[in-house]
Amino acid sequence: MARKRDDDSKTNCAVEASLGVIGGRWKGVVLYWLLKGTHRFGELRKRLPNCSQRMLTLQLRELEEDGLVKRTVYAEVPPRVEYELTAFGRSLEPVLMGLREWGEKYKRRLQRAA
Amino acid sequence: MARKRDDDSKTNCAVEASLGVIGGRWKGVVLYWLLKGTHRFGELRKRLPNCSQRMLTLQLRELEEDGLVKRTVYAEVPPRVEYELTAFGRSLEPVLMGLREWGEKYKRRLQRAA
DNA sequence: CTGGATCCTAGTTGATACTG
DNA sequence: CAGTATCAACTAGGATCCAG
Repeated sequence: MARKRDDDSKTNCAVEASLGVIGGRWKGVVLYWLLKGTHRFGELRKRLPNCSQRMLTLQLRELEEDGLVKRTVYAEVPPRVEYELTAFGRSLEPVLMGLREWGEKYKRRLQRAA
Repeated sequence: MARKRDDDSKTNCAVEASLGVIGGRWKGVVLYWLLKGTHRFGELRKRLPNCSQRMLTLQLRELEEDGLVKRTVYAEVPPRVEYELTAFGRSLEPVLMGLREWGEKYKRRLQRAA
């Protein structure tokens, strides 16, 4: 989804604001894994095999901008970069869990239909 | 956001599945209003002034396909079409409320930052 | 009134190659 | 390892016109 902050900020529906933040193609999953603990960039790549490196970088940068994720660069060789949730990011936990539960329901429904 | 059902169904993360369904640019808001009751097409248009007629139609069709929304056409002149949530659609209520609450928090945060 | 069909553009994404 | 740069391709979305 495109980020259209102007539109989002103009709207009076907070649901839209939330989806603007976590609605990106891969953000939900990234947040979901980070909820389980700190991850290095390469670890996240393994978690999201269908997400290109470029996209993962972009999505992480946006999450960082929104204050949900903290990025820590270690001055080592080879380089190491770790991502973790901020306190604000962790405040999304109940929402993400709700999404996950409903997603399970949805998937079960799809199976019955098939 | 683009709909990539194949990817979504392949993933084992249910969060992604949920966002695939409600993550569309306008779906969250549409669902939010339908939660408050049945709406005619024109009423929804007024609720979403920034959403073009075409987009609203497309998003409603997808929600209908996903079994969240029921579309009722009345054989009248002028035509009348009403949209309402299905039982399955209403099962999203707690999730949407969670999104709304978090969105409020996020917006307050933005204000403090500014 | 509620859309469907078509055309068109801007923005998004993937593939690939390169770098500190 | 963890990115950035660049280019090509795709697609979402707007505008407009038509129809039951």
